[in-house]
Amino acid sequence: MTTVDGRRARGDVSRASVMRLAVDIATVQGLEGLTIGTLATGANLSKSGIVSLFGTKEQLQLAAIEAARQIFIDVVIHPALQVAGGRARLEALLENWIAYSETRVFTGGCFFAAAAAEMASKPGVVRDAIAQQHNEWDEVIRRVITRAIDKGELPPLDVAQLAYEMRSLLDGANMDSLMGASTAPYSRARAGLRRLLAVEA
Amino acid sequence: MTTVDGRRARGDVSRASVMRLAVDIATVQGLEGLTIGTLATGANLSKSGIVSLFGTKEQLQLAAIEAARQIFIDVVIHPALQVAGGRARLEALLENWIAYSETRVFTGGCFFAAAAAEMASKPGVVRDAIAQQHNEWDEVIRRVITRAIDKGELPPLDVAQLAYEMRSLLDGANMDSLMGASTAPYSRARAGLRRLLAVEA
DNA sequence: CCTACCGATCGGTAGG
DNA sequence: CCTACCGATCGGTAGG
Repeated sequence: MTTVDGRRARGDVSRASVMRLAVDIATVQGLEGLTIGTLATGANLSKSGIVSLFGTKEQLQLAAIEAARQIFIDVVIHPALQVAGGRARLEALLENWIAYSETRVFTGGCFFAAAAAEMASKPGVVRDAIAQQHNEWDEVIRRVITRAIDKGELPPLDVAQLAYEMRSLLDGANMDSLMGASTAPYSRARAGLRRLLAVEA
Repeated sequence: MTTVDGRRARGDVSRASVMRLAVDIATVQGLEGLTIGTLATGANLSKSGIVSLFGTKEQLQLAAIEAARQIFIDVVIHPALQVAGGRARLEALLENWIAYSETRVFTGGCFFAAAAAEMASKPGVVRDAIAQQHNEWDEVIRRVITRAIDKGELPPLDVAQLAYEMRSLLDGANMDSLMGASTAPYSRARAGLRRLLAVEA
């Protein structure tokens, strides 16, 4: 709060509520389809109102990525960190991700899967931000796997390989579900992950 | 050839060469980013020239999907069908897919992975066409797996489950490669697929 | 936060 | 296949 008349405070409130809408638009229409005009209409603001809140479209896209990241951390990662480190935490993390996709926390499924596919071949700071989230998510899984190995609850396997296979099964179920409008993919994801974890320590 | 003066013939030639450009633009910029104007500029045609060749943007997008499908069939599926049905054909199909992604047959990696993620939540005929390709690819894999089981070269496992896991590993490697600009993901895909196939008949 | 406005690009159409 | 043109929308800016 840097001003006394509340202008900054009102701006922050606006930002937060408009941002949630922006993230949902981006998951459905893409980060490029998140236009200043459609966001303004959806938020009952003028275009210049959106610009004054977020700056350029690129800054709006970066803000949407950061907002999606916070929601992902709250919904998937933080609850898993309440579980004791080891195999149990890994199972919680994977199950939280499945629920995050299946319950459509974002209307269009996983925000990051959609954004990564969209921006993969479009160089720039937005692509770099998405690539960083992609990498951070891989790091989180690898760290949780490593902890399970260290505790002797998983055998000393190839951590990067297992993390890749787990992320692939999760993303595959997300996409199959979006394409087929069925929940069967999530059962398959659980079965596939169970088999990956069915190794004696 | 329905005319004698060659107008239809020239149209077909133009269509084919412009179409290859359209598919590449779509893989990088997305099917929405495939605009009549950018395609016209890239093909050294006027916008109305593109319209006269393909009709509406939606028809252009559908034509691009069909062109990508033909290339995918030529590069991935047909060569595998030259291999004797069974485990060997399955291995060829998977390896062809990895090469298709790794050698960047399309500039932005797998056309269908990009298009599926982009159109997943945008109802319409374009999304339906992509969903159909998604489903057809799954059917191809399932059929090849089934053949291997029938020949006794794979145990009688859950075909849909295995097809899902294989597609997930392939798509996961495609995305990891696009995000990280490394070839390591393809080695991981091969390792994961090898393990899926390491079951006694 | 607003209205009013800017040049560029969008998906086309008219007419040839 | 072309030029010329259409209304709509794009990402903003000016000024308040």
